[in-house]
Amino acid sequence: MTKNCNFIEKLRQTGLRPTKQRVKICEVLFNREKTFHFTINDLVKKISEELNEKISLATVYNTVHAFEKKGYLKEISINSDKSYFDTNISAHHHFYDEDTHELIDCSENDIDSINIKKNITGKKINSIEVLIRVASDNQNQN
Amino acid sequence: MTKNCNFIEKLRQTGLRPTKQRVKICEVLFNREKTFHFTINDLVKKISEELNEKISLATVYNTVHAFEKKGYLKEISINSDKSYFDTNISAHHHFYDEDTHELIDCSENDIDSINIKKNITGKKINSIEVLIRVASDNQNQN
DNA sequence: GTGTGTGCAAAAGGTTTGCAAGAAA
DNA sequence: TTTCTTGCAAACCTTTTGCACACAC
Repeated sequence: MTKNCNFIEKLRQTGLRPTKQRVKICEVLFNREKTFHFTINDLVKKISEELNEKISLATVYNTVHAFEKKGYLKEISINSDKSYFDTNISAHHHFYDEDTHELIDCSENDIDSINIKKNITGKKINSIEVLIRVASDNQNQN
Repeated sequence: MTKNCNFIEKLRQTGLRPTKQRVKICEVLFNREKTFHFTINDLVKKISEELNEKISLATVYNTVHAFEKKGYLKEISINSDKSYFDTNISAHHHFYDEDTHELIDCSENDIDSINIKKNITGKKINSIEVLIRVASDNQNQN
């Protein structure tokens, strides 16, 4: 478990003032064993459940965006009405469970390397994101 | 050029009443050489530009969703505040130009086949979507 | 003290919904 | 006539913004 003073250090190193709210959001996001995939709303709920506190919505948005800009978080490309974020910032992909709307990490090693034969003149590739949609195997849906 | 009577037939065959609005939306969407990537807003604009008419927003939403359900359109997974749709319903991928916010088709043949070594128990893969983010390559203008 | 961050409420987009009027079958 | 579709406005949700107050340095 990472201690809060580490979060304070981390924030300071990247030029973010270690305010009470930012440290608390760090706790919720990064004091976990597993990758955390979340929407802003999920995060607000976690904050209230795990810390029994309330941080204003605007601050949560601000903080998540600041963390994303500093590279603590990555946004995930799913077509959804809301934005999803990921505490796993390494290059990796996702399974999206269409039944439960859950995301599951898929490491780059689980996919044969992707070779793109087409290129767009004057443009360089920034990232390649793979989304694997899965659903229950024993059910007929139309 | 597909004739409108073909659209009427197509709609009827899939159980959608060929109303004036639906046929007009078919014209705008499917009377094109190239794949059309659009947001609802783009479509409303096209309707007013190309047909010089106005179809109510609610109807455009209804129609696009009905067409998607019937398989005339596919929704594209991009993390964005709006939904993107595609008239190309074949299995294919996309380049997303981060400078212009434009989508470019990437045929399955342009990518070596994707082999996923991990699987989720009890789930089958419905689709694999690849999004290649590109941006300007030039580093002049400093 | 200065500059940054927070919280609230209001505003801003995109999308959905309820319902009366209209069109298709 | 019955059923489905349209159009409008209001509602809804997520996200952003403006501004006064509070906090970090």
